Amino acid sequence: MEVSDVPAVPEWLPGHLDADGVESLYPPQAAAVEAGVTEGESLVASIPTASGKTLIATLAMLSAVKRGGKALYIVPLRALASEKKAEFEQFEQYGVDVGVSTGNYDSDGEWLAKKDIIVATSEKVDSLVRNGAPWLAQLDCVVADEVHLVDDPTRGPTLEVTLAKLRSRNPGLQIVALSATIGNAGELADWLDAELVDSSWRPIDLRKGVHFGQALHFDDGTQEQLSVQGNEKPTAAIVRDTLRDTVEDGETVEEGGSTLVFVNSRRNAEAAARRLANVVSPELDGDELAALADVADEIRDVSDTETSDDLADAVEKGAAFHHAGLSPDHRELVEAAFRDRLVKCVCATPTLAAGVNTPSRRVVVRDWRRYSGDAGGMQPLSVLEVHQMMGRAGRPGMDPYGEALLLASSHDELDELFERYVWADPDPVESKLAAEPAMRTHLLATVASGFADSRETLLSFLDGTLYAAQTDEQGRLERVVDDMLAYLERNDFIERSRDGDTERLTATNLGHTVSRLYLDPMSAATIIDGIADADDPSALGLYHLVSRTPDMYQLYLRSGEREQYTQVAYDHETELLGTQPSEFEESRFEDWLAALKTAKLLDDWASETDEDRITDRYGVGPGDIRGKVDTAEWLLGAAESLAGERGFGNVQAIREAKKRVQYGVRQELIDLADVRNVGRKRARRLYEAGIESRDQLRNADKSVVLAALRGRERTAETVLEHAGHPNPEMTDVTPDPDAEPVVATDTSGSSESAEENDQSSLGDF
DNA sequence: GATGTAAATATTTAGACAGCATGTC
DNA sequence: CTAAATATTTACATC
Repeated sequence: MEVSDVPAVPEWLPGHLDADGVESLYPPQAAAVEAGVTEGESLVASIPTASGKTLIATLAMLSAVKRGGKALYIVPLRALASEKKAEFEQFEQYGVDVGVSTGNYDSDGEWLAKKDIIVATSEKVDSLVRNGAPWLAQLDCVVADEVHLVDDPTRGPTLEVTLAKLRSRNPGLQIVALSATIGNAGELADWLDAELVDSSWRPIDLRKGVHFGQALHFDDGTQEQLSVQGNEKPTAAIVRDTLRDTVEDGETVEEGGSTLVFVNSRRNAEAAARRLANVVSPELDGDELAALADVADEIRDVSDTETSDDLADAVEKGAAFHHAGLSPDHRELVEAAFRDRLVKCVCATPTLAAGVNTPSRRVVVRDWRRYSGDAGGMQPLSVLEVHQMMGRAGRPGMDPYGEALLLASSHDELDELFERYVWADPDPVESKLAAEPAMRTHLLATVASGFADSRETLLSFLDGTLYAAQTDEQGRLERVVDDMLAYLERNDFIERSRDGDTERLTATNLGHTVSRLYLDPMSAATIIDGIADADDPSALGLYHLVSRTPDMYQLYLRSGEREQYTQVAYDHETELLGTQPSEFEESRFEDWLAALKTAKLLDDWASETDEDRITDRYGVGPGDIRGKVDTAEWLLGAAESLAGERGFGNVQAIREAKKRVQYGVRQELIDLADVRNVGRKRARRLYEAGIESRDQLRNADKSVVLAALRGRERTAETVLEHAGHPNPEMTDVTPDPDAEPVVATDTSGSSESAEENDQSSLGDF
């Protein structure tokens, strides 16, 4: 089908796509159009990665916009939200407005109401529904990207409930659900009353195979010999093989390409990158090495940690690792260098399989089992997960085909891998809505936002979910609902009242607050219990409290740390809030200690401890600090609201603890750090120079400020301007030598990087 | 006694959404 | 109820 034959899309679209080199539709796209996506028909598209899902969504959304409507694009990751926004902004020249809404990057409220296309995470949409964003009523088309995630035990129910709510509020709504290839796409289509496009068609061929011995065995029955040097590992041999040009009759028929290696732990990723760097580097030319050295320098500038150094060392040699312990800057640098074909080999944990688009000539799924605490050992990855990783092979328009390989160490394993992953039918997707944590959260939200006002209406609302469509065990749902309603009532989140014959459910004020704050009710109960009797809680106590909440993911206690933190608990006994579980309650006590470890990390951060000391002390990456700090900030904000709601007298203490994590400063710097452009480092220097508050900064001697900020005029000017100084101008001001910072931190480095390190990398968001 | 290497033993283990109020060089 | 790769320590040989 030609683009010009697609009905109901804007007139300018065929021309625009033509200029992009798109003339005709891929078969699944054509099928979607025939099913009526551009005419408001709902659709479930279960098709492989990179087979043109985005265009299907685009056609649907633009046709809705053309009819004067509004479209919402739901993504699972914040990183994807910005990627999609950038992609849709190409249509702004035709008057299509695009907006984004996620937790940290928000263009909220009124402003979104004017946009034609809005990109948001599923949690954000859920939150908007709860808080009754008026523009939701104007939606005509909702795209749900990566719908197979309804299978996810923690985040799946949110997507499921959100879709159900949007549909029940707006019956004519068009839903376009995009999914990886799954086993039960038909079931999803039935649930959403949608047409179905279920196809395994791909624009570029994907050859799946298994490596065994010295050969690659492919799914088309062919084999390829691999030249192995010495006793090198299979992954090394594959990476080198991928890198070399394929030469036939003295002519290069195919240029060398890059490899993406998936492993099962961060440490493995780093170790593999270190080893493979030595395989890649001999194959690089001078230009490439120079460009890589530049990237390595940028990486070192991001933060002064071991992770940063190790990553830069690998990148210098053309390899890299990628996992969630990296700071967002690190991740982006690695992704960009890999896309630019500068870095030839990236060793990654699953972050890269689900995240932004980073295709590669070859993909190696090195580890197909992963440790799982509750399963008590190594568990095989799901078919879907492995397929998602494999799907990263082959760059559209650049490679003739992609190759994805698993590694076998025995003949039996070779057979098993073919059986389990290469030939395997995709797994079906199953709703996890009946899990208790999901239920207590969504039941409260459903009652609080007025979707249901009784047990009956609640159950009938739940009837519109995928869970109801899938289960034949009717009693289970009712049982969980009753349990969770009892829990919510016990904790004063909902109330039951009699209205004639029927029992009515209403959310209490507290319940409304909890739902609005987007807290797990159990987190709210924990927090309230902890702060209720704490007149003057310490920062550490509050950090521990929010770290114990189910909304904070746990750090892991390493060997010897059990004793260490038991001692810490003893030392700070009086500060810790709530009741301490008995030491004999094995797992509860361990969780409590793990939360204490998290609390200490936050406390260190809020005591101006250096980033590299924290990463070292707690065995975490820079990205983990960011994550913890972020979550703590949110939960303390929630705690502040809850304390206000309950009329507790400790609101101020909570706010201060929040500001301290937020800025990473001690008590005395909060006021200074509140000034824009002043982070933990600058605030400390100003303080040392005798400027101890915002007021003092406003009226400060300019030469003192300039010296404290290490003679950087531009910085000093902006800082003074934001502090409200009457005349921030720095011309002819000379730094006061008495006010210069005494710390001998590297003045040797380039001024650029010194300046970047000056403001902590966690400062801006 | 310093150094190097192999073998035994110990340790560790993926990912990531959200409130609110305002605006980064 | 299930593992495996890497890190660390120890044992031992060599200079």
